[in-house]
Amino acid sequence: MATKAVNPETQRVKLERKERAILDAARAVFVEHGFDGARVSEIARRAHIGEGTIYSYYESKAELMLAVLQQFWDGLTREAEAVMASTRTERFYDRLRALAQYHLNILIVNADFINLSFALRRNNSEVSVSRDHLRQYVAVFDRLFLRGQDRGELRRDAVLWQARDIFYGSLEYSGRSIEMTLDADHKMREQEPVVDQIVALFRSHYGAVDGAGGTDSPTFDQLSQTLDQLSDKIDTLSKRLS
Amino acid sequence: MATKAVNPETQRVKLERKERAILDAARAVFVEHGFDGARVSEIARRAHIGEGTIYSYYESKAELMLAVLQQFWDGLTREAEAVMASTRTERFYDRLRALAQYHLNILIVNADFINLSFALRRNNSEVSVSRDHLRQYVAVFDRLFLRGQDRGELRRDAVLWQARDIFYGSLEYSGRSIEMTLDADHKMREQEPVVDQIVALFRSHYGAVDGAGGTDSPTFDQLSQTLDQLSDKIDTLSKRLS
DNA sequence: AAGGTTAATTGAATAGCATTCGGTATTTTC
DNA sequence: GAAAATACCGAATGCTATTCAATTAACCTT
Repeated sequence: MATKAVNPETQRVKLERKERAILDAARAVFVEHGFDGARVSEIARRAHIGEGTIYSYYESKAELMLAVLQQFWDGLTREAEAVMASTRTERFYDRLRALAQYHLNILIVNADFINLSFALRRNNSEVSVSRDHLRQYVAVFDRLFLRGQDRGELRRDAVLWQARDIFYGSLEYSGRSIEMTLDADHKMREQEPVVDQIVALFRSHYGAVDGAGGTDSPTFDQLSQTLDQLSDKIDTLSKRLS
Repeated sequence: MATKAVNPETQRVKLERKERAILDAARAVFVEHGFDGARVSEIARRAHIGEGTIYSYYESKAELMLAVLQQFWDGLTREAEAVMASTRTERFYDRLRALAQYHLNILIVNADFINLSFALRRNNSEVSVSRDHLRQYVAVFDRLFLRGQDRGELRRDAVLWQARDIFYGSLEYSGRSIEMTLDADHKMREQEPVVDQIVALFRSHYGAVDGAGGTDSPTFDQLSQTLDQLSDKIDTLSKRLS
């Protein structure tokens, strides 16, 4: 009687709790030892579960890690959006700074997870899931950027995906550099100049030119720039010919 | 008599040849299957050598791959330097473009190796070697940048390591994007805008401001000089076309 | 150049691991 | 309440990197 209606509920809850236990144990072990270093037996032990049981929840060790990573990236996306929402001003550069600060900090604090994400890419062909989640995460930047263009704070002719590559690429590389170079104590200090730098870069490279219209004779700087660009074009031309 | 003097020579040569055979086989197998997918037995087979013999040349599979990677990065550094040396003009931006073009192409064509380099980082603690070789490689950029500052083409207050992070970071991220998004046929085409972008970025963000202060004297001379060079280039081009 | 010494080579044996599988316990269904 | 279905287990499997005892080649001395 009650069994029919109630047990399925408790059972589902039980399964979910068990799945969470596996996921939690897996996260801990993967972070601690990396993908190859992690023993499935240890995950099972920490989750208070038989070794074989894991395989009734996940196809393989790789898929288990994929699940762990999904959780991680989803969390990041949610947090990044929260950071955007809670930024005081609506100015593009303020929000960009907040996002850069957040992202760089994540890169350093959760370097393990970032590395793990890339580690899976080599070993396994089922990249798609991980790729989608990364896409979701960078979409936060995309929205910010498009909004900046709408508000007239960014040049209209700026290309979104190029800006995205520069933003995340620079931060990622910087994060690695910081991590490699400095000891744990100094990590926090060195983040600031990097963030300043990237914001300044966006200002100078993508910032809308306020003095719109054919104002001050653009002659010298602009002429020389035009010349350089011309020269570049000719170079590529001649290279193509040879 | 001859044995004493000649045999040691032939022996050393023999060992070197064998080591190279192992290295070549290893490179092929690692690129083909990745680190974890590569079978030591297959490497041994392809090198026409017993399985155990590998371990008298290299401590472990990981160290063998490290050796392969060293070779790879050394080659890259040499090539990058050659590219710098063979660039027609001495202008900073021309060389930067050449280096960016070269690096981005490498990132895409040899994505396997790039990935392998990072793969080792997780599995093994002996990161140091790989790190040093990467450092050597990016030093090519460092020299170029400092020279650009000396020549007055870059702002004096530009920070080297920040510029380096932006350069390599953006390119790396772009490389990954290109690789993920496009099929093999289109890879070459999409490189151009990325390179253009990064050069333009350096120009606008790090470029020395000529017109600043009372020194507008370089502008006129330099401009006319650039014009002359341009005219020369166009001449050679048109000659080649006819 | 013969014999003794050292170094190089080998592939079968070892040990460690992810994954599978036959059987057992638990839940669901009727 | 029993039969059917489902979840669970951990020992057995199969696949690897690595080691090692035995074998072969190189080298040196006289």
